[in-house]
Amino acid sequence: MTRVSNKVIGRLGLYRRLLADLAAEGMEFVFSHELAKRATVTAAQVRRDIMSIGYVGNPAKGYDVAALSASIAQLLDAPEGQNVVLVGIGNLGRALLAYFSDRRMALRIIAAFDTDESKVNRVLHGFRCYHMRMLDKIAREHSVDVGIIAVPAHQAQAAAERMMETGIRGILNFAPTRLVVPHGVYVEDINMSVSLERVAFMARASATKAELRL
Amino acid sequence: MTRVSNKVIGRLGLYRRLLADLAAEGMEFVFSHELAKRATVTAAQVRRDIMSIGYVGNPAKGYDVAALSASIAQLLDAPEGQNVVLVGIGNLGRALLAYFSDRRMALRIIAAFDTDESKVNRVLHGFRCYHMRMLDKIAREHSVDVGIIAVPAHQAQAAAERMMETGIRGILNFAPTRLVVPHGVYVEDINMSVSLERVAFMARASATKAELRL
DNA sequence: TAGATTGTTAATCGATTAACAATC
DNA sequence: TAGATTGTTAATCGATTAACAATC
Repeated sequence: MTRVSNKVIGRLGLYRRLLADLAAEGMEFVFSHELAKRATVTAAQVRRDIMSIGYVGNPAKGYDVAALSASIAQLLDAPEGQNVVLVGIGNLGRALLAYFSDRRMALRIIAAFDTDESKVNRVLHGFRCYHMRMLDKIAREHSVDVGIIAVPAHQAQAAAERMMETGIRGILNFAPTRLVVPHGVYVEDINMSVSLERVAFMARASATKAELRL
Repeated sequence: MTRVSNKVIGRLGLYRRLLADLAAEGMEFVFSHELAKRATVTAAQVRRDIMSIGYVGNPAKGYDVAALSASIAQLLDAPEGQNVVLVGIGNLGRALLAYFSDRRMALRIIAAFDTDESKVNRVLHGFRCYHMRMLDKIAREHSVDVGIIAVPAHQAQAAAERMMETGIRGILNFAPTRLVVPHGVYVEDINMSVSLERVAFMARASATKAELRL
């Protein structure tokens, strides 16, 4: 396994999407600067990222779109696919189900969970909704190792612990709170309030001609 | 204006939330390591961030919760407040309206917009919904300088351009596409698919004992 | 071949870490 | 005072940038 940081992983995921677009346009080869422009990174960054996964390009043609895409997929995607559960069927949880329903990814959300009886035992955007008490059974049955948390902040830690009990090792956390997890469990936070605040600050800083760091 | 990076701004926003929690618990002073533990950063990082905004602590007591909170607010919040618009009243847009409706922030969403006639001219989660053709008029009336994009990828660039025409300088972009913007406009992307992929990879890497970089 | 791009190596830059003096 | 923490400075680490040789 190549030693690549989570930042590199994110950029590779981005490149793959761009490559898919290029393939759809019928393009067979692409240069690093073309990819860089669409990804808003430097061409050197693109080359370094690609080199880090051991793929090599052709100085005359650039990178083979299909082959590079396959090479990235080999690193990013589990051969057998990976299963995901979502906890929290509120406004955000339902939106996430819709968002992930029409993406063709190697990741499959297999079910959604909530503690609210009125929200469970139905199908939303094609996903079955269960009560939290079913989480352990269903997650183990499907060897789930990724969980999405979309519950209020005060319920997030409990949700994370229920997930980890089932063997989940990766959590995408939308709750505005930091989760306490043991070593070996990876948590990525999406704190939309903090992001919005940051954008607001930078917009203001831009207006007042302060230093911008993009 | 202190020269602080967007990463520092994000962490300061996080500290402020934690400080609000501490204040609610009746705590008057806090040490850097206590704040660090709750924010999942190092104590040195917390001290550096706080120093960067010119606030000073007390070696015996730590940092004054209320005073530090006020100091952060002075940097992050515009004295007159800042107005925000949201474009895209789909599943995600509606969830975002709900998400931001119950936050007490210095940022106010003043309205939501969409090009779909069937989605406009109503009130959702307390926010008025208008057709996109009203964006310019309403955004200018309220001196909006922050926009949230929650439309499909192929409509995102157009939405961004409509926003920038009204004078918006900061965009929080949920569409999985890179926006082309002139210098001086700050864009922050929240690409949930890329985030989920990254979590999935790290979960798998963790399982196979590969290097983790948290 | 000429020219642009690729992969590689060295130099620079920034941020984090460590060590230490100052403070209550 | 003693002890823990703060603010400051120096050292380390990593990542980005720049320069250059290799390739088609």
